[in-house]
Amino acid sequence: MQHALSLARFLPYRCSTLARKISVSLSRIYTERFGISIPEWRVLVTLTECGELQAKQIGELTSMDKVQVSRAVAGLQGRGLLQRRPCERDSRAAQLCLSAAGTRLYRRIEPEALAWEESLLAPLRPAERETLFALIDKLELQLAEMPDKPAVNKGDTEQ
Amino acid sequence: MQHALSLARFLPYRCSTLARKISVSLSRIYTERFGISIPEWRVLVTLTECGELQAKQIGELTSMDKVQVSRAVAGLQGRGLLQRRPCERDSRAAQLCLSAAGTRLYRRIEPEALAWEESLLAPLRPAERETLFALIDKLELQLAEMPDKPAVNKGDTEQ
DNA sequence: GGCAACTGGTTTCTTTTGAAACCAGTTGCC
DNA sequence: GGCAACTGGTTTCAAAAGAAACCAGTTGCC
Repeated sequence: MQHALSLARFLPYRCSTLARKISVSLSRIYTERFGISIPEWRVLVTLTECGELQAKQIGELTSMDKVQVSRAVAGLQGRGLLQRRPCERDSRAAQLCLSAAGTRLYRRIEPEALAWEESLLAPLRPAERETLFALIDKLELQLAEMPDKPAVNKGDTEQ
Repeated sequence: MQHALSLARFLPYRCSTLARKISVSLSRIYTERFGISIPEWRVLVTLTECGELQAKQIGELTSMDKVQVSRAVAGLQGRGLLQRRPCERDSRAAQLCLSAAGTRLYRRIEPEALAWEESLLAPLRPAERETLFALIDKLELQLAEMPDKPAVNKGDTEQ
C-alpha cells in the first residue's frame, strides 16, 4: 500500500521525540545545577518578560494548566524566588513577580539557555530558522482550528 | 538587552508545546475508542512495518526505553493483539509480532491516523512538508552530536 | 568447568503529571 | 440582600513515566 504509515515520516512521532530530547538535554542546565523544574523555568521566563502577572495569565502565556502553574509558583515562592502580593481588585487572585533573588537566578540561567539553543540551531542558517518558526506557527494555528475530534463534547465542565 | 529570551521564540518551548498539543489531539483516535496508549501505538506501527522484532529492537526504532516497551508489549499481549515466540538463539529474548487481531485493529486505526496527520499538514504545501522533516532531521542530528553536559562555551558557536 | 561481567527484559519504587474535587471569593440576577 | 452560577487557585487522588534493583540467561576468559 502506497501510504503506509512509517514512524520516521509520521509528524506526531517525530515531533514528540524531538521535543523530548530537547527538553531532557536543555533542562539539565537549570535542573541539575539550580533545581528548577521545567514549569518553574517557564514561570521565571514569563515573569521576567512581563513583570507582574496573575497565575492565570502565566498559564495562558506558557500553555500550562492552572495546576502546573500553581505548583511551579509554590515551588519558586518556597525558595524565595518569587513574591506574591494580594490583588485588590479580586482577593482570590494574587499578583506575582520575581524577587530580587529570583531575578538574579534568572540572569544566571538565561545566557546559558540561549547559548544552548544557539548551539542546537547552529546547523541552521538564519533563513532556515525563520522557516522553522513559521512552520511551527502554521501547525499550531492549524491545530487550534481542527475539530477537537471524534464525537461532540457534551457537558463542558470547564470552570 | 537585545537577545532577551522570549518563550514565543524559544525553540525548546515551542517544540514542546507543539508536540504536546499534537499528541493530545491525535491520541484520542486510538486512546478513547480503542484503549491503545501512545507507546502501544508505536509498537503496533513498528511491528506492522517490520513484521517480527525483539523488544530491544522496538525500543531502538521507536526511541522508547526498555521499560516503556516492556509495558506496552505486555498491554498488547494481554489483549491478544500481540504474540510472543521464544527466541531460539537467546532464551532471554522473545520474538514479537502482531496477532491477526492486532493486525486487524491496526488496519482500522491507521487510515484515521494518516487522515488526521493529513489534516494537520493541510496548510503546508508539499515542499514545505519536505522542509519541515528535513529541519527535524537536522535538529535531531545536531542533538545527537551535542555534548550531553552543560559545558559552557561562551560566545563562540560560529561555524 | 566455573566464575565474573554483561545483556534482555520485568518488577518495584519514587517522582511527575493530569483530572476532578474542592475552597474561597466574585458576579449576575431577582 | 440573597441565592445561584462562575472563576482563581489549591489540594487530593489516580494514572503515567523514569530510575534503579532485579532475575534469568549468555558470553568471555582462565
